[in-house]
Amino acid sequence: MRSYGQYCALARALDVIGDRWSLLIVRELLGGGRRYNQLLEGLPGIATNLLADRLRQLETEGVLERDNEGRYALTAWGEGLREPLYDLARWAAPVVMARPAGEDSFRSEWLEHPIAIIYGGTDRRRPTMAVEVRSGERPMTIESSDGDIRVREGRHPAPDVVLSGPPDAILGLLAGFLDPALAEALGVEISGKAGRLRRLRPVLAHPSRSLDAATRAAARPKASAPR
Amino acid sequence: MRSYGQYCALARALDVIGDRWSLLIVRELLGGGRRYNQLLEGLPGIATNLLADRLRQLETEGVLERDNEGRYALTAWGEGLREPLYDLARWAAPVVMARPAGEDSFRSEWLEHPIAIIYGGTDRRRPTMAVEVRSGERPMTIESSDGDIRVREGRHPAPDVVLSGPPDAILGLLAGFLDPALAEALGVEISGKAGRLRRLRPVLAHPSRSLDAATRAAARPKASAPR
DNA sequence: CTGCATCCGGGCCGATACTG
DNA sequence: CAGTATCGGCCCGGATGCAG
Repeated sequence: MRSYGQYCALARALDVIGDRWSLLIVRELLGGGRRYNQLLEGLPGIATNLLADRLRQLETEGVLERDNEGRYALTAWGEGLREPLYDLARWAAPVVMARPAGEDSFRSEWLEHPIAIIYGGTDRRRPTMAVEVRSGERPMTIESSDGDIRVREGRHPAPDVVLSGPPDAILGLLAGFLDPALAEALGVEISGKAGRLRRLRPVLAHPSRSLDAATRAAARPKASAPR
Repeated sequence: MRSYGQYCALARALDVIGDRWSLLIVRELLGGGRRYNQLLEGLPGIATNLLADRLRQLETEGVLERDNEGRYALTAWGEGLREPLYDLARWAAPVVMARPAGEDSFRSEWLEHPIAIIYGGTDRRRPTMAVEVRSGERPMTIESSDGDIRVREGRHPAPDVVLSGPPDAILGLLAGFLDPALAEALGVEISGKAGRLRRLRPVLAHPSRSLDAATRAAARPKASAPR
């Protein structure tokens, strides 16, 4: 990308990570080092030459590097983008995530980030429990223990709750914006006791938006629900 | 811009503010409502049609609106971008602001943001004082009172210190990365007691970078100093 | 003077094909 | 598996025109 040519930290930051796709590449790498084809998989819509271009540029700028196995990984500086990106997501989410997912693509690995935002921090009042989520290609497991909540790939042998269906309704349910009945109306299949989800104490970013989110989501035609 | 088509808060945030120039328009509006031509002035290099396009898009997305006098101003949601943008700038600054300003453009109003970052928060130990800065078109005044530091346009009747010269060296001095002698070697004219600047207690983002910043800045040819 | 619209050359983007 | 090559089209940047 052409430089803005401004002596301003924001403009120069955008000279580094302002290109189309650059920040989404960083998002993919927040989960650890990835191979080229893994990145292609996690970035639906990107052209192969663009991915190669961006990787080269981000490497020369010092945001990422290739590890000894040829995989792409964030440098310490690149890892520092996590909080700015989460802040951007937190800013946008109340407005843009309330819109239905529609035809937008979804990768199950992306669950990690909204879950980290919804259940940020340690809260000892959280019970130990496991929730299995099936949305996207692979099953994912959300585990709560010692007040912390983590996400990992794969199934769980004895989950307390299993959720499957469209990602927007599942996230609405987990975030506490949708109650179980409404989530089911939007295509989520729930097995186990959905009521226990509340005890994970989601951090409600903007409670005033919850009604808005619910009504907008409800306006979505039910036909497009499961995927 | 074409949508990424991903159900991900970051991707959808970038659908809203990921276009070239969009975030810099937001930066300009963080200082309050601005007229079209003021924006053109604060965004050196932007084409008029692009400014018009971006303003329209950001307005329909709900990031900004036109006030009753026809000026462009951030909505409450748009104002929420301040912290994410400051975080991005804080992330980039230790690396990219250490590079000399060179031919990059600089507007004196931009001082507001780095000063807010350098002197973030209230610190009662700060003395009441005023620093006049002359870099860019207009003189700016930095005032410290009651532990807070603010920037405003215009001169000061009796400043404790006056700094004029290239913006990179002035900011390096204010941030505490350069001592007065080195700043003068880089083209800064100092009148008043530069030693008092330390008492404003800049928040050093990355002390480990300070040497790096000094040495890199020193590598700049002295010819390009004043502007 | 403000606030754009139009036109045009060049570069970036997106999709597909292809190669070591 | 990990990219490179190619090409149409759209976006960007700069200049200019013009209506209120």
